[in-house]
Amino acid sequence: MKKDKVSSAVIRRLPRYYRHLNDLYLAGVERISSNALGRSMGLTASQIRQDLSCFGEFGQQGYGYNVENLRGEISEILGMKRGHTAVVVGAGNLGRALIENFHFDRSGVKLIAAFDIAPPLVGQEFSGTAIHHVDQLERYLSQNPASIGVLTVPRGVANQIAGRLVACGVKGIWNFTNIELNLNAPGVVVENVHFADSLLALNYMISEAP
Amino acid sequence: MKKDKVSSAVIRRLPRYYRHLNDLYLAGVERISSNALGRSMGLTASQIRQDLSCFGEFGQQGYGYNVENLRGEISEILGMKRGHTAVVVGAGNLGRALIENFHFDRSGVKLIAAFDIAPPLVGQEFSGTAIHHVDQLERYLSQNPASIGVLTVPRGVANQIAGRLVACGVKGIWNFTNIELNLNAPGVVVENVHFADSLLALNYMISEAP
DNA sequence: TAGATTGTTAATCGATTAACAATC
DNA sequence: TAGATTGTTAATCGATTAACAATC
Repeated sequence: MKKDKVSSAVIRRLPRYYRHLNDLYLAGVERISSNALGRSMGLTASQIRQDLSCFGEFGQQGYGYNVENLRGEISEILGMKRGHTAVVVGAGNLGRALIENFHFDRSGVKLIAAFDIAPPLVGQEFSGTAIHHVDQLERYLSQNPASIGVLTVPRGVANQIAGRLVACGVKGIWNFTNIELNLNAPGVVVENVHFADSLLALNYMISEAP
Repeated sequence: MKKDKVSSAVIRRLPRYYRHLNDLYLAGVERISSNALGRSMGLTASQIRQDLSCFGEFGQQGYGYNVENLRGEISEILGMKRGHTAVVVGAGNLGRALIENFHFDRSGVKLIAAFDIAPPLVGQEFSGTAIHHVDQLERYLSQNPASIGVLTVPRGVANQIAGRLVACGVKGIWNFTNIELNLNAPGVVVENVHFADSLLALNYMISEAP
């Protein structure tokens, strides 16, 4: 039975389901039971069925799940087919790494442009993505709306740029700056990628034993 | 009362505590109550006291916590003072972005070297970190042990390099490749930074409303 | 049909919140 | 001393696991 409010624990597992189902699909697997999927992902079959039941009924008794079909359903749930678009602001090393190496399209997102202030970068193209001057942000986005702003700027200007992105109508900010954004824009979602937090957690885990 | 096994929910909050306490310290704040800290972090005072009680007693009735002292205690807990060292394997855009822009030292980790196979990179130095040829990995690490291997290589060689790092005695792998590593090395911890999973979660959140 | 496996309801487990005696 | 705030115990809430009737 579909749920209204899905817990964040479930949401965080959805991309993993998608990834595993995609791998299975690419490996030519046609169907899989919650039991087998759970074994390969390190989850209980119960949890998988419980998770999926938040969104609908995708399986068949006695058969399991059709891999291609379930992958499709989850990609729908994740909004991969909604034509979301993104702009990268800050084309330094990290921004550039994302532009050149990260496959936005594999997450159903189209990277439409990037912005920076550094003169040597502006006007260039990285892997087919043009770098505009940040001054052009508002003008560009008014013509080419983006749903996601990827924030890879220095921390000093992070909040300012985030505010401008929100004013331009982005629905989500993918925040790679190591600060907690102060947005107060209801309805705009911030997804943080806090490298330092991640490294510190790893630090903790390898330090536990004496 | 100290706890033996600390839940991962608590561990994931520790870096945030550290970050906030550091900000408070830099802002000159001397003491803070669980109530005030909770308000500023969006947590309940109860949760903060419960979390901290896993590790010891750091406060004082009627007073609260000394900011500098608590920051120090948490940095101890997180293993920031254990002299952990790291090597980066893969000095492409992402690896380079980490080498040049990420402050390992602020997490108590010393970046001692980087490795790549590309001839133009090998021999160079990025922000004081020398790039060696991957062939030198074993030799270098036998002389200069590292506790953490930062994995920023193409996914095709990820498992192979991870295996070599483990064989060289690293205790943790900070995995930026978008695959689930297959290590089977008990005691070695993998911390994943899955960009795609993060973006998909954001995708979901901005797609919810129609 | 018999076996397998679903979706869902109930039971359990763990994490968060509330309450409060202890005490600075 | 009176007020504030801790650490901890108890209560609540939510998430995971187990069980099972339904059914392909």
